[in-house]
Amino acid sequence: MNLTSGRTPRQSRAQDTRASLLQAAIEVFSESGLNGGSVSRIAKLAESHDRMIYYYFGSKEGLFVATLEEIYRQYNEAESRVELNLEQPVDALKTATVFFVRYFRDHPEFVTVLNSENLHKGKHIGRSLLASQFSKPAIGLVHRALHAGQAKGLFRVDVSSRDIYVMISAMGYFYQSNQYTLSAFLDEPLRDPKLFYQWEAFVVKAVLRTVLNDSVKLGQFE
Amino acid sequence: MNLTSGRTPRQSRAQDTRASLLQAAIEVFSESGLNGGSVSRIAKLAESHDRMIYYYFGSKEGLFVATLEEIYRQYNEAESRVELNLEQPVDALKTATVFFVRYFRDHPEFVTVLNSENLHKGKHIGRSLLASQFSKPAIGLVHRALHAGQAKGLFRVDVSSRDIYVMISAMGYFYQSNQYTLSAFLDEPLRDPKLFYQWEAFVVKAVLRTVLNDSVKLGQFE
Amino acid sequence: MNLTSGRTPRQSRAQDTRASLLQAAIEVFSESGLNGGSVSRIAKLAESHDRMIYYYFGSKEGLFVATLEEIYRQYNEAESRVELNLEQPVDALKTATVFFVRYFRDHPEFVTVLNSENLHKGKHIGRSLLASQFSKPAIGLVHRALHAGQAKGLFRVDVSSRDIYVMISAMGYFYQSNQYTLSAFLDEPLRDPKLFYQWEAFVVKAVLRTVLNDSVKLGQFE
Amino acid sequence: MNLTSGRTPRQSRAQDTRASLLQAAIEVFSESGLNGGSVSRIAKLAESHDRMIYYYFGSKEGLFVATLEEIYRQYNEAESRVELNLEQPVDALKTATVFFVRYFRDHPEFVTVLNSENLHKGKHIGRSLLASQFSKPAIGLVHRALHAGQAKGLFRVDVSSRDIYVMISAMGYFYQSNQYTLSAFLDEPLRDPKLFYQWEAFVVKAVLRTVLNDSVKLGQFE
DNA sequence: TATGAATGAGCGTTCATTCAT
DNA sequence: CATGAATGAACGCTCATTCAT
Repeated sequence: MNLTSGRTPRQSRAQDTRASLLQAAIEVFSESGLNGGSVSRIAKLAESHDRMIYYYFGSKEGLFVATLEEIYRQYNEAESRVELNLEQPVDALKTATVFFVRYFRDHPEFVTVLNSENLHKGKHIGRSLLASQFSKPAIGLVHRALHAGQAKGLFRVDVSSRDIYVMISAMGYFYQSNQYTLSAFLDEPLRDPKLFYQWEAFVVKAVLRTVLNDSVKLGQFE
Repeated sequence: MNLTSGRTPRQSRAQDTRASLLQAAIEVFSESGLNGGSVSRIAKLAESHDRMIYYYFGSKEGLFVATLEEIYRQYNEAESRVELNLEQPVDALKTATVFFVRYFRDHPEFVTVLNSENLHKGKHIGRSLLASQFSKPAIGLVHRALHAGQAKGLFRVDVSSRDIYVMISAMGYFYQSNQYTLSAFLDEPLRDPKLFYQWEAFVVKAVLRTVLNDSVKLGQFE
Repeated sequence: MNLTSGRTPRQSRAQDTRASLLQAAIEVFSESGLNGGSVSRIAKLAESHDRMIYYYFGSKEGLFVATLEEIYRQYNEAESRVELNLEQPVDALKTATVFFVRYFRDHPEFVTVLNSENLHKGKHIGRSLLASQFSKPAIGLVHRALHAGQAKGLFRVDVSSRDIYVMISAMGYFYQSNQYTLSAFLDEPLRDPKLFYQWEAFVVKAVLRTVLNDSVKLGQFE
Repeated sequence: MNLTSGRTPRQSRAQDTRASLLQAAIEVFSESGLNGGSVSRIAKLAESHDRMIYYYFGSKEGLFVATLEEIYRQYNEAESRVELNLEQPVDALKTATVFFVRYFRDHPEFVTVLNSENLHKGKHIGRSLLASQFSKPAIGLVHRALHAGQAKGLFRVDVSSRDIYVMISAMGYFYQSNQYTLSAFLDEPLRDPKLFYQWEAFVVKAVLRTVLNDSVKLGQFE
């Protein structure tokens, strides 16, 4: 058996080209946005040619749509690997919160690419056939934790998982997205791990205080 | 009598040109970002010429720095007009929160220009001599409300005005900044006023629950 | 029984591909010229692939040569179906004239493809082995009519069928070829059927006046 | 007085650039058509830069419109220099006919550029504000000759100057425009001066026979 | 016989910027 | 104080064509 044979079948080489163009696109669009990221820089980074972008994706915009889909796919995939202990709803919600806050920190490309898409008023995500499938898993994570806590009488029933999801996202996303202006504004290096974990702890606390019933003391979980 | 100084003396005409270029820059950079907004589009919108941008601002980047300074100046100016009734700390914090959430909704240019600056890793704001002065007023608003509540024993003393400021900003900013992807993601039109005011109410509630002492019931303020 | 030979045996399917590529080439070259008509547009229109053009015709130029040959072939074939009543030379010449004038109107692809070839200084037609055979039939039509009239003493003997052929072609071809600039120039819609038939009548008259002996009155044939 | 001083005032240098770009455009579009003629070839030929085409003409199409206008302007200017002896209508019509036939021979750029415009269905001439002024002078030349002959009873009154103008144009234009395919078709080198003057003589004869009254013998004018 | 993948040159156009007065 | 002219690099994209099975 020869697994390392030089054979590079047609299909898999094509897959390679497509995949490496997509990977390069994520990097370049992440660094420079849709406008600032040039197709030739992407092609060069992928060790391919401009032409192949048009071959596989039709246009720069087509590549951007594929990029959006890919980062959402990775986001959902990461979320699907998070395990919640629903017997301990407070822990579960902590886990979910920490996952999101860290995901945005660890995936700046997710943040910058979405910012680019929003600058363009979301016109590409509307074109994606996959767009509608994106949201369910991520919100589901928050929903399961929240629902478990509500079932146990720990969490308020008048808060929606949608609001809590947006709250967590906002606090995690904004900290990453605006880190440079915010660091200048606050005169603190937000990227500093110590500051980050302080912030993370604050987010967890804020989320829990928002959902816990008045009768439950947060202190007991800390 | 001075016949050569008419209705528009030389100096103020220059001021006009400079001011209208700056105004146009805000609009264009807001719509298209630093990369996507072209010098000539700005000049055309200001009914001036490309060359004048170099005359007044030295370069495109110089113009962007001026743009950043201007939107921060407007932000601080708006904040300075907010009046807080510090006798009622909960109301004061509500007022501050509502101000910020609505400011981001009503000033998309503030949001998109800051996003652009963050995409460029904050390299322009560092160049501005004014940068350090920007933060104090805005945080001050939150600080005064929070301090008043703490002095009255209503608010926790273990929360910092910095964290609360970032929390409020995050929830207001993210809702505006990511409205297009979020609307697609949640399958809801976030720009819809009804949804906006629901969100605003939720933000107020989350902030108050985060700062109020356990012994204080939020209910009494609603 | 031969199970592998179905309704479309290999060879004829190949013929189909070749023929539909050629047909598509006529359409595309006709619309956009040699330079403007792209290989991939032709392939797409033929529901085939770029690669097949190289397979069957060697190059884009090879395909253009085949296109030229095909439109000349169709031209000659149409001419060969025209029947002249040589007993009535004036009628015969009318019939021939009308045939040519209408052929150019009804076959704009003939006109535009020849224009393209002339733009390229006739370099493709020289390559075709068939080129020399093209002319005889078409001129023959005029020749037979003219000769019949000369034999009967109706037509001048000092006019050549070559000149008359070119005269008829010029007047029919130019009207079609330059219809857009001419319509703008004359401020009349030349494509209008009424104007076309007036022009056709004028061409017939001009041709007859050019060939008829002075002693013969044209009036008697009208 | 120093007429040759090295002074190159702003305006006239600009005029030079614009004019040489236009001149180069005529050459290149004439050789290769609108599609085949590249802006960079034009810029190089004019010893200028691509960018200046956009500076002065806005786009390649804008340059093509200017090119059309320029060749029509030259055509009309040439026509305006033709002097007709209206006392001798037959001579006058001969002179006009010869002018047109030779103009097309001597200005192949007029022919190829118009062909290009017709390939594009006349969409540029429609955009030209000057288009409507183009036709009058050229037709006027034929009209004056024809009218003089009609007034003298030499020419038929049932022929229109429009038809005669188109007839002359067709015969002169087609001979030039289709010279390459026609030379191959007829197996004669149409560019040969001898053949050209034979053709010119035939055109004159055909035109005169078309317009002369039956009672007038052409022979007396030859 | 037929096809997916790849290629490099060139296209029309726009960019931020500088020159010369 | 203001302007028209010029510049060269880069942009997104399409071209005809060839490679490798």
